[in-house]
Amino acid sequence: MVEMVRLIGEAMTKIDKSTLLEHLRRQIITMELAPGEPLDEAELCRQLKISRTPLREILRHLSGEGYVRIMENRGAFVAPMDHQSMRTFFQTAPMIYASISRLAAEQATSDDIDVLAGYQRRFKDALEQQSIDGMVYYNDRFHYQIGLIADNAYLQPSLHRLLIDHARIGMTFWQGRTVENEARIRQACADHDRLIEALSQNAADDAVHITGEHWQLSKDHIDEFIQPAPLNDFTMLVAE
Amino acid sequence: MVEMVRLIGEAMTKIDKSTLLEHLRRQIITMELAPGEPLDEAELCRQLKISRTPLREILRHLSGEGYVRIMENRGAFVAPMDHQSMRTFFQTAPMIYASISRLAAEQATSDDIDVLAGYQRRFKDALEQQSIDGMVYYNDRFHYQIGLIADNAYLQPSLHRLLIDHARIGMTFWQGRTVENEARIRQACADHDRLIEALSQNAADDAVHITGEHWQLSKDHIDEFIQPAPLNDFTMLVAE
DNA sequence: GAAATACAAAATGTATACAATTTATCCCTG
DNA sequence: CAGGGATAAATTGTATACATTTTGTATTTC
Repeated sequence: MVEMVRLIGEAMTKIDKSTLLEHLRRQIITMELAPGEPLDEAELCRQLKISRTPLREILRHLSGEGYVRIMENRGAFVAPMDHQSMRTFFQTAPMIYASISRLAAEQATSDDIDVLAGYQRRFKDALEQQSIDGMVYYNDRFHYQIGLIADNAYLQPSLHRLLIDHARIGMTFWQGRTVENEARIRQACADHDRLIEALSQNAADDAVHITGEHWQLSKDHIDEFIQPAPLNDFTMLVAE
Repeated sequence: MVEMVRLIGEAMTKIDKSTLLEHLRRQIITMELAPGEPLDEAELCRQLKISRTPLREILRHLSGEGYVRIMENRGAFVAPMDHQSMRTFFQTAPMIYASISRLAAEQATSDDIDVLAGYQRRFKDALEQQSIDGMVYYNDRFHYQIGLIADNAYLQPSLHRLLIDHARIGMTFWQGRTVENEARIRQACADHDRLIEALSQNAADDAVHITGEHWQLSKDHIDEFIQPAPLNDFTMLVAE
């Protein structure tokens, strides 16, 4: 991240358009750019050192991918996160994740696995350095890559939109510094290794199963964080 | 369609951008613009009577929706239909269609049903007039509207991509002039009526079931058309 | 005559000026 | 001083000129 900010912030000649796209995607999923935040064309032009025409095309591209929302005559905003989308997120994610994992397991080649393992390595690096930003980003890339391996053009757009909001909803997953949370993060990391193993052996059922556990780990954390646990004195009244 | 072509082809003042988008979407799903066909910017500018800047934004918008593919420095093309996408289409469509129908049934309000019934009416008009173009278009709008009713931002992009290719793969469904095919089309139309009824009563299981039958009707036709039936003298050897 | 290179034409990408729309400010009215 | 409306500022949308890249063609070379 740091190196990219530097690249973009300082005097550099000709930054590729796909690099700028990736830069903005990363800022959005890590919430460096907050949900709903307006994206001023003039300001972004200065920051990215491009003129308005290509910037507007970039924003429209991101809009097509679900990172950004554009309103006619009112400009672009970071895709918002409302209550409705939270509800449908939990409804949809398990099904799509499971389908993608199954397809990925059926399709995976050793080259695919190499790329995936590369993201997992960078994820572990970020974990080591306690870089929350890096963990969020490479965790996203890891799961995005599984989508690419699945090679299903119809499911990918849904997966991509889920991953955008999963990164943002689950932001606190990586931030918590409690012992309990540390253990959860290590578990998530171990899940990735198990998933790589299952995919490399084309073990579809295993991959789906691991994905289910991985989802549950994430969901438990989010549930806990979003809906605080009921009061203790009340729960204790409930019979075991 | 005719009226829109006229609107766009002749001297008219200020056509709304969303109208142009819809015009191009319709041309693509009805294969008036063939899969893979290059979309020349200069020519489209003349036809739509806008300059290159807004045209390019329209093309990028359509790219985000999956109607168009854009290659850097090589321009825009109508989204191609390759063998790989056909395979994954049959893999994916039943699941997404069923999920969307269930959600739509759970969510549908009477206003939603009114809009849906409006598309079905126009679909029947097109059927009456034997307008293949109209049938393809309003059938697409009908199913698209069910997606809107389902109100799930994560599933919609997948549904939309499926509908683009379903319209194109199934183009022959509406064209065939055999008695057998006439019956199939009437069946599809009747399915729509049953689906409207189920949705209006929030009968989720019914909606899913009808959707399954509707899909099978379409699939049978496509199977028949794409993979010609095996030779008779061979199938007759197979034991019942 | 086939392949390769150089040049010309055409198409796409970008910057900028101008138009239309939205948003903010100020003043007026009650 | 609150509300409304007119004007000014800011922002987004569009057209066009120019830069860059690709593609086609013709000439050269073997």
